[in-house]
Amino acid sequence: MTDADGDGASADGDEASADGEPAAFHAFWADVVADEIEARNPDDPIVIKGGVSPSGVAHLGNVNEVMRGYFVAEVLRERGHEVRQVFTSDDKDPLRKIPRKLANADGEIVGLGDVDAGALGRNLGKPYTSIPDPFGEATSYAAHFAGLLRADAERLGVPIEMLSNTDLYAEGAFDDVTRAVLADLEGVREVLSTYQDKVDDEYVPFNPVCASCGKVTERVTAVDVEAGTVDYVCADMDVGGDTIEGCGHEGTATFREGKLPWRLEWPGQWRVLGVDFEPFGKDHAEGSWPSGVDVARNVLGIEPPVPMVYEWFTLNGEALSSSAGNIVTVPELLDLLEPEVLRYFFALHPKKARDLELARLDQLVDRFDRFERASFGEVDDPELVRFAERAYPFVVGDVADERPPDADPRDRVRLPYTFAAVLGMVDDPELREQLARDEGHFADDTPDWAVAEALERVERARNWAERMDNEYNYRLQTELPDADFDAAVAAALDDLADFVAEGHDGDAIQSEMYETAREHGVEVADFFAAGYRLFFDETQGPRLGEFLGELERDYVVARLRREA
RNA sequence: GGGCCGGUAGCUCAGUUAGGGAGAGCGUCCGGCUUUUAACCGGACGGUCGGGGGUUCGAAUCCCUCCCGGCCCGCCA
Repeated sequence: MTDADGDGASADGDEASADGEPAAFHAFWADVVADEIEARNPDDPIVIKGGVSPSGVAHLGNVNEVMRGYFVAEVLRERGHEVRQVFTSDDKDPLRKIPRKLANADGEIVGLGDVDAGALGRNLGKPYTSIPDPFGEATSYAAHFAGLLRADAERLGVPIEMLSNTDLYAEGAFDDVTRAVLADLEGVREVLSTYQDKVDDEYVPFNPVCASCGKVTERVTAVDVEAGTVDYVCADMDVGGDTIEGCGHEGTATFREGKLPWRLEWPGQWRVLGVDFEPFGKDHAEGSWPSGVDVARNVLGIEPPVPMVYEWFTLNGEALSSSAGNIVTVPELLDLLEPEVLRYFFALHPKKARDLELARLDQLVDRFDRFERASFGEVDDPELVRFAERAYPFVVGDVADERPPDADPRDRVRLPYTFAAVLGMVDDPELREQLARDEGHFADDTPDWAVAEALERVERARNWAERMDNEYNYRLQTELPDADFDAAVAAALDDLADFVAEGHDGDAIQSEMYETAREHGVEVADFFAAGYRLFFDETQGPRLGEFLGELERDYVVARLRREA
C-alpha cells in the first residue's frame, strides 16, 4: 500500500459520493467500519490488530480489543475478504512496577502473597519475556499473561493470532523500521517534539537491552546506521518517581537487541504487519494516535490503519481497577452468562459509555433475548429488527455448531433470566425441567437440544443469585428451619399437610392454601410467609403451591407438619 | 487552560451515518389469571432528549455556547 494510491483513492471516493451516490446506511457499526476499510482497497489478507500489555490481569476491558476487532473481521469475511485478526503482545516492554494483583492460569485474581514477589522485584526493568512466570508454569511472565488473554478469546469463540513483540524484534521484523527511524533522527525529533516535551536534540528513540544485566535502557550514546548498532550506557531509569537502578555497563547493541519506544513502535507494528484496522481505547485517542499518524506518514511513509476509538465501560458504576478490586474476568462472567450474551454486549455501539452492572445482569440478558427474538422478526420494533437481523449472526457465531445438524434456530428457548434463577432454587435437573414445562416454556415438540440449552441458563442464573446474594438466592431447606407459628397457623399447616398427603397437583395445592388460610382465620399473607419460612427459611419465594406440587410428597407433608 | 468522547423515562438502553411520529424492555401503579405472594396476560403512569441560543417550514439529530462525567494534553503503555 503506497501513500499516493491511498490518498488518490480516498479523494476520488469522496467526490463520487458527493456527486449523489449516498453513503450506504448501516444498522451495525461494524459495517460502517468495514466500508471505510474497503474504501482503501486493501490487499488480502486484511489485517486487524489489537494490542495487549502482558502486565498483570486480563480483565473485561481487554475484551474490547478482541470483540470490536472480531465483529469487523467477521463482516469483512462475509464480504469475501480473507482476514487475519492479530494481537501484539507488547512483551518487550520492561516491568516498571510490581502489580498488586495478578491472575493465575485460570483467570482467578490473586494477591502478591501467593507468588514469589521478591523474584518480581529483582526483575524490575527487564522485558516481560525475560522474567519468569510468577506461577512457575509458562515460559515467562509475558507468556503467562498473553496466554490469559488468548484463553479468554477462545472462551468467547474468537480465533486470534498472538504475536510476541520480543519475537518480532528477534526475527528482525523491526530492522527496517528501526533503521528508518535512526537514519532520520532529525525528522523523528521534529515530529515527536510536537507531542512530547521531553524530545530534544539529544533524544534517541531506541531502548537497547543491557547485555550485562538484561534491563531495558534509555541512554543511547551513539548510533551507527550503517553497522546497524547503537552504543548505550545502562543508567538509572526513572519510573513514575521511583528509580530502577542501571548496572553501569557500557555496550553496543544491534537493532534486534532493544526496542523502539511506544510512540514509534506502534506505527512500526502497522508497517511491519500491514495493519488495516485497529480499535483502541479512548486513552489513546488524544495521545499516541495523533503522533502515530504523524510518524506513520512522515517517518515510515505509510498510511495509518483505519482507527476506531471505543469508550471505556464501567463496572457497577465505577471505573475498572484491579488494585481497587473493581474487576471482573471473562471466566467469572461466563459463569453467569452465555458467551453469546457477553458477545452481544460488545456488539452494541462502541462509542457509548456503558455500565456493566452485575446486580442487573438480568436486564442485559433480557435485552439479549429480545435482540434474539428481533433477529427472527418476532419483535415489533423496526430499528431493533434491522440491527438484530444484521448483527445477530455475528453475535451467536458458532454457538449453533453444537446443535444437531437439522436444528432450527427458531426452536431455541430462552428462559427468562430471573425465572431461571427461581428454578435454581432447586437442584434436581428433572424438577427444573418440569417446573419450566409447567410454566409453558417448553412445548411437547420442543427439541431436546433446545431444552438442554435453555436449562444451562439455570445454572448460570443460580450462580448469579448466589454471587449477588439477591432476592433469588434461596435454597430449598433440607433441614427444618427454626420457626415458631401461632396456633391458627400451625393448625392450618397441619390441614394443608393432610391435603397434600391425599395427593393433589400444584394448582390444587395452591388453591387449597387460600381455602385453608380462610378456614383458620389466618391472613393469606401470613400463611404464605409460614410456607416460605418452612421451605426456604425466607419470607417470600416462588408461587408456592405449584412449587410444592413438584416436590417429593412425603418430604412436603413432613415439613408442613414441622416434623422434618 | 486546550482537545476528544459521552449525557434520551426511576433503571438499562434504541434512535444521532440520512433532520419530519420521543420509543423499547425492566421497575412502579392498576387490573386479569376460581387465589394480593416474584414466573403468565392486559392497561396506565412516567421525558424541558443535560441547559441556553441559532439554522430550518420542521432539530434528540446540524451549528454556537455553557454545565456535568470520563479520558488525553508528564513518563509509560
